[in-house]
Amino acid sequence: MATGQNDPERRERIITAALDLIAEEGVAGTSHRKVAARAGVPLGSMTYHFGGMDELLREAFTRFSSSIVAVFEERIGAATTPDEAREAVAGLVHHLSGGNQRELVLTHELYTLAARKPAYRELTREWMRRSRVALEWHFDPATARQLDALIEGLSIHRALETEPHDRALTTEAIARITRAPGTRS
Amino acid sequence: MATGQNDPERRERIITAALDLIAEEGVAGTSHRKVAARAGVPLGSMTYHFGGMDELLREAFTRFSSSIVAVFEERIGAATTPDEAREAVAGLVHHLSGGNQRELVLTHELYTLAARKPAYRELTREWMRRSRVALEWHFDPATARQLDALIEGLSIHRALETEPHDRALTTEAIARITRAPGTRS
DNA sequence: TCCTGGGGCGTACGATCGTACGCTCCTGCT
DNA sequence: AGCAGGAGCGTACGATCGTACGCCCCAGGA
Repeated sequence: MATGQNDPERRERIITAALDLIAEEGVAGTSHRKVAARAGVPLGSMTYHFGGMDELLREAFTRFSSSIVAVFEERIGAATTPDEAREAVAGLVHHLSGGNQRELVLTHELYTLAARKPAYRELTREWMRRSRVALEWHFDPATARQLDALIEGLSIHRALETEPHDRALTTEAIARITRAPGTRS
Repeated sequence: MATGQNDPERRERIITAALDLIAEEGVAGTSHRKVAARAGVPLGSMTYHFGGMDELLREAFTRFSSSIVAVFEERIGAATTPDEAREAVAGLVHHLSGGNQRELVLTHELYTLAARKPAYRELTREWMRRSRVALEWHFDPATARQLDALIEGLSIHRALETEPHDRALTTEAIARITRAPGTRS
């Protein structure tokens, strides 16, 4: 029993389509029908492959956050010294806040869901946890935590600004946070 | 002509109800009908007082961001020395990321809209601008900008974490960012 | 006192939504 | 070769949406 062959492909296509649609129209404007149309699958597939809208969203954002974290880990992992790590972090901030509207929008959509529903908060917590672990390859835990928050803030603000701050400011902020003489205030 | 008397009251009630509803169910789950029911006004009032859903949302978030900024300015303004300002900032971070789900959720909903539509980005830009101006009462512009981003990141991460970081970490991060010997990296 | 104009709202319409239900057809066993 | 059963999907239903339209009723001028 079971064709089972095009099953994974179908699911993948649906999830990809869902993410694209969310990026364009937001969670608010996403519906089974629109996702199905974009993915090129019949409407019936929606409720067949996913228990409901919520399950689809959760899977979509799981994939999204995983991919973002993967890039983060890769870039940070490529650094061999704290200074290279600082450079990598600056690069990430400018990458995340750069032209690509898609990742920015999806991130905020996820945060919005996370702010309200624990199931999505789990996703963001895992995301943050892995980011911090990656940063701990180069910095002490407290610094990693602070730096992680700084990256978040810099990315968001830079992306929303009409005149994004230049790289020098990013670099300086990173230097200040990571240039730690002691662990106490 | 025109009763015109209960007009302002009506509008206010509608906006308040809209914000409450958005905080609870998100922009996605907000509709004219639900807002009207919660505000205790007839459905017809919705399209009468507001050109459409979008206009209502814009007004609601305008009021929301103004009120947040006002609190920010008040707290920062009360400080008379850089050290007091640092304390005030720490207090704000812990206030924003504290128990009140409402402000957190509304902030993210706004950011999500801002990430996609320029009209809402205008709101967040003004918010950031005023925040930075307030911080410049105590710090130089570059530091203010970095500190503003740090506040953002710390608040978001603290709010989403299961075990929010303690105040010492917040204080230390603020100290590191504001403890600036030079302006260049 | 009567007329009039517009603020304010009740209601109805067309579109769109999520989801359940049952049919089809293919696969693999006997 | 024939049958059983489940994967996969077409479709229809009930709910809910945003918004347009037209009525009501009162303020203010003549």
